[in-house]
Amino acid sequence: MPELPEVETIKRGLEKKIIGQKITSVEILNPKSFQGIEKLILNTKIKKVFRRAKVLGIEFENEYDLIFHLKMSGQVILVGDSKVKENNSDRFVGGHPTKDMLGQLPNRSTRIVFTLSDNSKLYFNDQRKFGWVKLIEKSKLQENSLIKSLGPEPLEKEFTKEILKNQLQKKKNTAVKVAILDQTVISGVGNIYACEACFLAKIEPNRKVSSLTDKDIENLFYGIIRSLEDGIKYGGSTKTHFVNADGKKGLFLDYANVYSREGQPCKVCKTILIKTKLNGRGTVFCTTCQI
DNA sequence: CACTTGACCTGTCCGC
DNA sequence: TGCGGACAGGTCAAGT
Repeated sequence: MPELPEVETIKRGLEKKIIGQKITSVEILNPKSFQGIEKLILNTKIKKVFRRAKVLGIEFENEYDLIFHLKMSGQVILVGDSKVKENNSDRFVGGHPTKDMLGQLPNRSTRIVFTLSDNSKLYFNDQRKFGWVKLIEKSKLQENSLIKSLGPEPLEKEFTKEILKNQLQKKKNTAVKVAILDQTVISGVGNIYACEACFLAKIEPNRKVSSLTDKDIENLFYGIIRSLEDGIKYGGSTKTHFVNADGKKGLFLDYANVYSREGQPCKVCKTILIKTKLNGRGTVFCTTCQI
């Protein structure tokens, strides 16, 4: 699932409710989803919630951080005390577990359950089990192999079109869409927003980076920022799994120009949008607007 | 070295 | 209705 806007949406939802609280217990339902020694953060105050690229982090008042990667199907959902009791009372119907549905937690994709000091529960769900939660020392965060190799954050003020141009120098022979998906070039852009950014920049996703003019790079710069900001504005993209910290779906795909709109007319020129594969990833674009 | 293809998993949807 | 194959917001490792 989650790209930068989805993780940012979860981060904003979580920080309103969990800062200052403590985790009183951790229930690990799928051992592969958790790495580290969970006891190290029990009963320690949560100081802040942060995001780096697609990684969500919870910082504690001691020397540890809990970091989450949601990969394709991860969810982080906070459920308040009263709702927890309600769910537990009708969790089973006729002796069989009810099928996955929002509000029914834990469910069959729940991998970890954190209980907080106000008795709310934080659920880490992950149907495909690609995601993970790691407990690490704060001082080791920057050395984490994923974090260490990340390129600049596109929504930070420091990110400029000159920086984008420099980053793209490393990938001259690569297709534009593949380059902006590369987390060492820019961090946080995933398949949905890469398609959208190419559309906004009017660049055919398969074009080689070396063919881009300065004007193209400027358009790409604004396309990336605009698509990510719109993603956040609409609470993220829900294709199938994504929900925010309150379990609600994101609405961005209702406003997307190309992603998941193959076979439908381009919103600008009415040409039927085409879907292809680039590096194994579904890629939708307009053959008229994007050249 | 740079780029592409599998693997990691589970679930759903589509065609035969 | 059943079965096989393709596909899904990401990242690694291995292969070419």
